[in-house]
This record gives sequence, structure tokens and C-alpha cells, in this order.
Amino acid sequence: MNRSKKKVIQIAAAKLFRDRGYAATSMRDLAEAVHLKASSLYNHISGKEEILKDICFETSQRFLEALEEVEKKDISYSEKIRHLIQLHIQTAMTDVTSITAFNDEWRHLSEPHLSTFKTIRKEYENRFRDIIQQGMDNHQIRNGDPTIILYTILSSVRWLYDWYRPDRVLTSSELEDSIINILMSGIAK
Amino acid sequence: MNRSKKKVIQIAAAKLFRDRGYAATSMRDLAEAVHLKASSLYNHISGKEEILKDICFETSQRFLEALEEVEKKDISYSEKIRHLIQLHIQTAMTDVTSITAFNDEWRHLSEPHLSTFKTIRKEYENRFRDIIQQGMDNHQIRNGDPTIILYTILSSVRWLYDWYRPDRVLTSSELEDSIINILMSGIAK
DNA sequence: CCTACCGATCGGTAGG
DNA sequence: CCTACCGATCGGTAGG
Repeated sequence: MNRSKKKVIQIAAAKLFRDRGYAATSMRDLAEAVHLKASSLYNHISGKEEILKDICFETSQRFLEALEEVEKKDISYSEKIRHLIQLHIQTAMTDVTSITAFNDEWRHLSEPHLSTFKTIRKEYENRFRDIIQQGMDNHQIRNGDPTIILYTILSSVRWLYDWYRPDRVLTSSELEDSIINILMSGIAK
Repeated sequence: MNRSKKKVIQIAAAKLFRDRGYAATSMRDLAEAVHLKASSLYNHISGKEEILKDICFETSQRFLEALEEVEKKDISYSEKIRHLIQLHIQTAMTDVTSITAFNDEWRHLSEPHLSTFKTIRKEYENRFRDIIQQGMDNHQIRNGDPTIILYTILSSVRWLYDWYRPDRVLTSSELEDSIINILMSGIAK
């Protein structure tokens, strides 16, 4: 019944899912992480999959909201793309653990959640791709296959959770600038 | 005892590991995929982890050999980086299933394999990073944090296994050119 | 290569 | 929130 306890469980679960993966994390592992017995978890959640489902949909919600915000802004298309890259990096850095479940563990969802998740994800990608396409139409982005550009951007930002730990020397804005610079202008001189 | 049967098992396992993950793949799933009973698998392999270990180390071996070849070439540093990106894409496209285990499932290895794998991987990254650093020293690559550049390149190429299926309209060399172009010259006009 | 089976562990429930 | 326990499934072995 306690709302915050559910959140504590979710955060502990996200950490375990990142470190071992969803399938390799047992309810007993999770219970131990929050100092409970496995059976007591069920006072706060309905089952293992509910946690994964919540993590996946809450994270996708945050990405969609960020996208919506960028879409509404009255700026150039290349500025919109810069903003989206920046938002991805910031999201990945402030909630590094949930991102992993969102990226890699969603496939363990069962129906109907799996289909819903895929649909949301596809919609996000389509709207991001539209911005890239419009950037090309308006001669702000170099011509090319917008799908390849889309996935190259998304992938570049995906590795962050694998590497970034909050005690890093490198500041967040230095990292953002570097990655945006590579994607927008390339590494060649 | 049959060598090719072991290979058949390994290929089927790589496919299952990609689709469901290592932990969520049971020996019974694997047995069914190669038309055997679970117990019969043990005539060809010593256990579940051996398959994962073989996939991980064989794949890392292929990447190291490709790196070595590029290092020896008498070409500019930016050409070496182009070559490495190309080799990653080609490897990912010719053996799309093993790459997933290599990328995402190695963490399920137990010691001492886990440490060995991490060491090999780190060495690969260090040598790739050296080429980037030398590219900067020789004014062929824009100045920046070589680690960020390294991971941005590796990540860009990592998503391929998630997306590419061999029946694609897009040819391999078109894909290579596009990704190399994005990374070397950027997407901005 | 199979049948038969092992102990361990899984997600989850009953009942208090 | 716990103890006690469920049936199912896990990786793997014995023996033929």
C-alpha cells in the first residue's frame, strides 16, 4: 500500500536488471536488496513483470514528453536534432539504471504489454525520423537515408549507460558537447 | 564427438541468445532447436556456459585479427579508422547472431572466463583508441576526448544486430558508406 | 542418443 | 511482513 516502498523496490530492481539482466534476477535477489523476504514483495507489487513493465513505460513516457517539447519549439531542424541528442544524454545520465531495462530488457515483457511497448517505441522513432527528414528538405541536414541517421544517433547515445557512472571527472555538458559535435560535424579534420 | 554437430549447436544457441538472452534460454529450448533431448547435448558440449564462452572468445578473436590487420597497413590514420568502422559493419552483418552474445551476454560468464574476456575487450579498445589519438597527433582527426570518440564509433555500429536482417534492400556497401560518412563528416550541412 | 531422474531454484500463494 | 509451502522448471548426471 505504501507508494514510496514500491518506488524503492522499482529502483532496486532497475539496478539488478542492469547488472544481471531481467531473467537472471530472482525475486529473492530483489527481496534481499530491499531487506524483505520474497513473499513480502507481493504486498507492494503484483509480480515480477509488473516492475519491468513500469520501468519500461515510465521511461518511454519521459522520452515521448521530451520529444513533444522539442517538436513544439520554434527553432531550426538542426537545432531540434541537437536538442534531442542533448535530452537523450541528460536522461541517460540522470536515470542511468532505468535506461538499461528500457533499452535491453523490454523483450521479456509478455503480451499485451510487449506489443504496446513496441508501438510506442516505433512511434517515437517515426517522429524523430520526421524531424531528420524535414531537416533534409530544408537543407539543414546532409542528404542520406534518414533511418540510418536515426539509428546512428540513437545508438551513439545508448552506450552511455554502459560506461557512465555519476562520479565522472568529465562534466555532463562537456560530454553532451562532444557527442553532439561528433554527430553533427564528424571526427575528421 | 562430431565437430560439425557442435557447430550446429553453437549457431542455434547464438540465435536463441540473441532472441531471448542467455539466462532465458534453457537447455531444453536449445535441444529442441537442434532436434535432440536436453541430455544429449552433453555428448557435444560440457555445459551451457561453454557455448557462451566459445561464442564470446571466437568473436573477440575475429575482431582482434581484423584490428591487427588494420594496424599493419601503411595508410593514414583516418583511413585506418574508416577501415575499422567498415570491418565492424561487415562482421556484424555476416555473423549477426554471434555479435549479440558478444555484445550483451558476456556478463553471464563466470570466472576465470569473465576476467579474461574483459581484459581482451579492454585491450581491443585501447589499441583502437591509440589509432584515434595518433590521428589527432597527426592532424587527421579533430581534437577531442579519444574515449568519447571511441565509444561513439563502437556504439554506432553496435545497433546493427538489432536492426539488420540479411534480406535488406539496402546493400552492405551503401550502409557502410552511410555510417562512415556520418561518423567522419557529420550529418549537418 | 534416449529414458529416467537428481537436487536446486524459480515465481508465487496461503494463512496468519 | 513473516513462515511454510506449492508445482514447475532449471542445468546436469546415471546408466544403458
